[in-house]
Amino acid sequence: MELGLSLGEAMADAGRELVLGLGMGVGVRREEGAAETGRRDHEVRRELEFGSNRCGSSPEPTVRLTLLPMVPGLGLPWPPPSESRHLEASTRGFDVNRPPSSGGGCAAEEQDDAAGAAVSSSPNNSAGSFPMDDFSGQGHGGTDAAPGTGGGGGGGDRSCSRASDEDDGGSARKKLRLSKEQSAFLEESFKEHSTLNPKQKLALAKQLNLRPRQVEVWFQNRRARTKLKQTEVDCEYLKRCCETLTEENRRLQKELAELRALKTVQPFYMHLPATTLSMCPSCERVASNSAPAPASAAATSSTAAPPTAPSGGIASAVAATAAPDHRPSSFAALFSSPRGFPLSAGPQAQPPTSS
DNA sequence: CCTAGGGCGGATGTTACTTCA
DNA sequence: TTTGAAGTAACATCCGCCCTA
Repeated sequence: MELGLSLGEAMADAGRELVLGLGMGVGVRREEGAAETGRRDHEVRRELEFGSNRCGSSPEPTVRLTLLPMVPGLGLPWPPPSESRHLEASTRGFDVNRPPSSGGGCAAEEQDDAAGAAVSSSPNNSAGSFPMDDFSGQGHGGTDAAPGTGGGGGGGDRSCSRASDEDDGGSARKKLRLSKEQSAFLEESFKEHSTLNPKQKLALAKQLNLRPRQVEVWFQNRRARTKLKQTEVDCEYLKRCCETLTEENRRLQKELAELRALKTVQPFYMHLPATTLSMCPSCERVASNSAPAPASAAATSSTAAPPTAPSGGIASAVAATAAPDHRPSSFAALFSSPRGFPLSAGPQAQPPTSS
C-alpha cells in the first residue's frame, strides 16, 4: 500500500512529491519540475517561520526579524519598478570589500555592480568589512544590540572591526559576518522575495553596502537552509502520519477479525434489520440508511465505520452502525485538509488520532 | 584558562535549466 | 530548428568563527 501525499501548493513549489509508504518509513522523491521557471516569484509565501511553535527542535528564532533597525532610508529595496533604474544610479556607499579608494575609482565601482560581481567574488575579495556607518551607531563598538551572544562581543560587528585591517591579498578566504542589521534586513527582504531579480539584488546590495554577489549568496544559502529545515519538518510529520495510519490499519484489521468471528458464531446477526452503510465520496464519512442490504452490512461497517466498542456485542455494533460516528476516519482526517499538508501549522497540527 | 567538538553561516564550485541571439 | 553563451537556482561542500562542555 502506498499513499501518494499531495503536499499542497507549497510542496509543489518545492518541486517534490513525497511518497509515504505505510510502515516503511518515508521516502522522498524529488521531481525537479520543468515548469519551475515563472513560479519562483510566487514561492515567497512558503517561507516558514521556524519558531519554537513550529518545531521544537528548530532553534531558529523568529523574533530575529524584530531586530530590524530603524534605519532611515532603509526601505525594502524594491520600490515601484520605475525607481529601480534610478536606484542603480543612486548613491552608493563605498565598496566594503575593497579598500576605500580615492575618488578615481568611481567608474570601476559602478562596473562592479553590474558585471563586476564576478570579479570581486574571488576568495580574496570576500574579506568583507562592513563599516555600516549607515546603521544607527552600531558600527564598531561592543554596543551590540543583540543581548544573546555576550561572548560574541557584537555578532556582526565582528566583521566590521575585522576585515578592513586584515590582509586583502591573503589567499585564505576570509569569513565575514554580516551585521545583525544586515541580516535582519536580508531576512525581511527574504520574507518578501525568496528570490531576487537582478534589480532587487543590486538595490539590496547598495542599501546594505554589500556586493551583489554577497546578497545573492546569502539568498541562496537562506533558501537552502530553509528548505533543509522544511524537509526535516516534513519528514517528522510524515513519520507521524505513518505511525497513525499503521495504528489505524492495525485497529481495523483487528476489528474486522472480530466481526468475522462474530458473524460465524452468531449467524442470527445477519437476520437483523440491515443497515446499509455507504461512504460519502465527498466527505469520506460513513452514512447509513435503512435500505435492505443484507450480508454486506457487516463487512462494510467493519472497514468504513468501526464501532466504538467492537467487543460490545451485537447491540452495540448495530447501534454503532445505525448512528455512525461522523468523526472522519484518521485517514480522511489526515488528508481532508485543503492543503493536504499543514505546512504553515507544523507538526503541532497533528492529525487527530484514531483513539 | 585551555581545548576539542559541534553548529552556524558565508563562500565556492558544479550542475542543470532557461532565455536569447 | 539548432546551437552556444549568459544568467541563475539548486545543491554539495568547504571552512572560518563562535559557543559550550
